[in-house]
Amino acid sequence: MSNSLNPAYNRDNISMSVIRRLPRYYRYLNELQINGISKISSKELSQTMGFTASQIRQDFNCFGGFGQQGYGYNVSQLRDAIGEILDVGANKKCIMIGAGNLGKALLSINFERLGFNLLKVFDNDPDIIGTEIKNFKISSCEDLADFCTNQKIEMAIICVPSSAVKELANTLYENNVKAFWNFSHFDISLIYSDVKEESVHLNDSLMALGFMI
Amino acid sequence: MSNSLNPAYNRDNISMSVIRRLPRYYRYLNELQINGISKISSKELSQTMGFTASQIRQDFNCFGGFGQQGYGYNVSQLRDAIGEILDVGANKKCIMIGAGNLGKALLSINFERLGFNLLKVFDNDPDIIGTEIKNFKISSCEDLADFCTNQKIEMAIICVPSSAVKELANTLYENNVKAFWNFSHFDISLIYSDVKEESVHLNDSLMALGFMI
DNA sequence: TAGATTGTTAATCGATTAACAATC
DNA sequence: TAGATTGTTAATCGATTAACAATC
Repeated sequence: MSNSLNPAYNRDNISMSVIRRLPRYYRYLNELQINGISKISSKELSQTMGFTASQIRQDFNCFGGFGQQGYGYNVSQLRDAIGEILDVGANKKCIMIGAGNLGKALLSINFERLGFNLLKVFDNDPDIIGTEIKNFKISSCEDLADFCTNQKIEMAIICVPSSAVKELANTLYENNVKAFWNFSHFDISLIYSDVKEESVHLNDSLMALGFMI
Repeated sequence: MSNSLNPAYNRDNISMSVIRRLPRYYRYLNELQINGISKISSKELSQTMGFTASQIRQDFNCFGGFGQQGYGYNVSQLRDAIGEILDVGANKKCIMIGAGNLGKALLSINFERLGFNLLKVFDNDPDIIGTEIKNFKISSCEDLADFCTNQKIEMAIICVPSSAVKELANTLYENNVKAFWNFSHFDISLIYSDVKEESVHLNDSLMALGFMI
């Protein structure tokens, strides 16, 4: 059995449910590798992660045969394969708009490791423009359009108030930015149907917890 | 048709899929109310929100008959009903642990409006303890256990590194905190099966976007 | 009454789990 | 060879969509 990506595998027919589990697998496998564990079975993994062994095998089989019957999965091989699927080496060019508290907090993320290359941070507050945060000199939003076009920016991190997002999304879209990590409540994909959008709704998350309690 | 909560409605048999949509309904209905719109049909709502009208009616019917045939839904009545379901008036006592960049950013959230009462913020960095952020004087983690027990804290917001969460969760659990808004990757519910946990995995979210691009 | 839209049941679709033959 | 564990198919479960009778 080869331990390479299944040639029949097609990004388009992988369900969102599976995709959302991939980063989690990647994280756990990384951890295992760091701890020097070279082999793991779906059963062992299920106990650590809280998924069923069956689901784990199903998930891995969307992509190809990484396992070996009677043995299990080779940790580093599997980790690398999932990393490849998630495109963590892609270094996709991105920018951040909004350098308020949330934007600042997100600058602690190790973007490189997750497949992104954060090039610039923008804000429209004159008091913030020009200041430096985590090695980023904050730029004015006036320069946004040109920068996106010239640098061929692929993704934008939106950390501005919802009320400002409609206009902002328009500028970005016209300058060919079609992917968004969106922390506002304004739904960009409802207006531009061909964008990739991942929204983080912190308020919604907290309210869901409120319900559960 | 009464416009009250369905007496047969039971929190326990509402699926997670529905629960996760509730805050979103609440938000949109709030918006409509603010804009002075008093009536809306499932069809109109479906166009604004991007859900199907059928799903919207199914969802609302988990809880009771808020609508009126041939007319639609009364916006403010529906908003209030969903708010009640989400328990936004509960003012549940909570604390935050970790006053780093992320913790600071989260202090901008209007907790009251979402059903929570944030009482105190803790950290274990001597340089931070005693300083003031957004009207919160940061307390030492040494006081954590007593505070939780004395104040009957219901929920904790975890903004510390994953490596510190195991011990922290233990302290909290032993002092009867059984709900967590967890920004770390350490899975508390895997250890204490009776806790309510809502995890926000920012890295996973970003990686999922990486896949989609 | 006619038109509109809900509430609700039935049909479809998709995701998870179970089972087991293949095979290392 | 015997034991273990995958890869994969079939069964189950749950969520979404469609349809329409009830009714305002």
